[in-house]
Amino acid sequence: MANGERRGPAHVTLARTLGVAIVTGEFPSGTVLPGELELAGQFGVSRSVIRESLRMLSAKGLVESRPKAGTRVRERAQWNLLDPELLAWMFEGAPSLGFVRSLFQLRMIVEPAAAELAAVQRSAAQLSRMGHAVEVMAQQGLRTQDGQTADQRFHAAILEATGNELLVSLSSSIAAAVRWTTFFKYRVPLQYRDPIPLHRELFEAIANGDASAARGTTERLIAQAGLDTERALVA
Amino acid sequence: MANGERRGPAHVTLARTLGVAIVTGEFPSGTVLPGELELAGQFGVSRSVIRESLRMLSAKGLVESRPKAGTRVRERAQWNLLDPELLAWMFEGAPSLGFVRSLFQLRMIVEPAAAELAAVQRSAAQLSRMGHAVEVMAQQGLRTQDGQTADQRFHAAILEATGNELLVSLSSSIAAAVRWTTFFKYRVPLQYRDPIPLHRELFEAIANGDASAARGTTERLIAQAGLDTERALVA
DNA sequence: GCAAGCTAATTGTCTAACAATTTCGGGGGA
DNA sequence: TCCCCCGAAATTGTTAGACAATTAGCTTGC
Repeated sequence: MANGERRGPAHVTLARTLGVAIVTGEFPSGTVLPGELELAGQFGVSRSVIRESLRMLSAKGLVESRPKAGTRVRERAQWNLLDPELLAWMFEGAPSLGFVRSLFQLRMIVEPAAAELAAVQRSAAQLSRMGHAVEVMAQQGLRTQDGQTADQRFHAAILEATGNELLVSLSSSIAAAVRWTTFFKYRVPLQYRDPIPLHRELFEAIANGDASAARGTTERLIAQAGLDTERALVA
Repeated sequence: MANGERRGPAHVTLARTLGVAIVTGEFPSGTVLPGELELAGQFGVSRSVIRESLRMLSAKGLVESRPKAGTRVRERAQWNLLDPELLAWMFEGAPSLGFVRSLFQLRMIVEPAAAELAAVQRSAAQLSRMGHAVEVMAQQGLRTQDGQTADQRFHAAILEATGNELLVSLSSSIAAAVRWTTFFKYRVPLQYRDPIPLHRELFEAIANGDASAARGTTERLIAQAGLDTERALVA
């Protein structure tokens, strides 16, 4: 690319550039993108790079190409919104409040159910990993890098403990998005309730095999995160 | 391609071919695929087509390419299992019983909650679409093409009524997979309980705005479909 | 035994040309 | 006036070959 921005193969960075442009509404649904040759000129790359980028976007449901008709942006309802990369692209622009609410609503549906399953199915090894993650979180706090990765490992362990690979896939997508919401949240200097106690409580519920307590605690956890995030967004 | 199989652009059919080969375990995780040049020779296409196909697979998290190292199949946990195409590819081979169970478990988590939301939020227009779909289903039965598309429209309307675009995306992925399970189901000549009455019941619950009835009916609906599908799979 | 550097293999990128497809416009007919 | 059919041009689809960039794995030296 003429404008050497980020590392990695050109088709990856270009796919991100075009993808972000699409999800942020720069190219609304139904729009026909510039032709491959024109895009190649605009970005200073060859047509091959453009085409490989467009293939990636079409694999995510963002666009569809037809001879003579060009490459058209598909309806938003057809996008694979749960694709982790796509989710990340959504958060490159400022995500709408409605989108963030959808995200937390989805979490509120999936994660309590997952916690319930995990409480029943978890292995000893998974339990020990959860316990370790909670320890690190408690020591480091959630504003540190280590603390946040521990948080992610904690939730990943819970999902893995469900033994449901679709649930794992779904939540790893969600986790990608949640990373961004927490990022936004801690940009805003507000006082939030400390989520560590609830994490401890959730861990103990799972350790005890108490499914309904695991569900309830997870619900409170997400509700709190949702409130905090919303406060940060409107601020 | 030398072996002209299906219509459409070569990179699409090739992506499917390679994708199916990967998800069915022909190339296990960690395996390095043949080089691009070799693949091009094997399939009788140019390197560009191979590359565009591989880009599509990498966009779905199936593979990752690095110079000199080749293109490697990623860990299954990193695949975007909720990608509709990927889901369809999983069902081209015989899906494992565990996978089908994961699918119904996920449905059991998501769809009752969605029905609950729909019962509260649905608009009049959405309600009328649901009603019409149920009518068609009742008249055509679920073994006909029209009846099955009506079934899909019914469930799509419910999801849309939740007003949550992430839920819509998730369930359209699930719907892609469910299409395959019903396809399998009706290949096997067994007697199944008629699902039409439950659909009617669900419609009425949503029409009445009765969230908890909508949840309960959806749960029974999915439980029944799960039992039927499992019976068909082991047969 | 280990580390640094070299080499070769592989993906990444570019160019240029032609093929296949299909939208769009125009012309002819009812 | 409307509709159907047909042609042509524009766009993506595909191919070929070449070179660049990267880096895994070996080789050499310490």
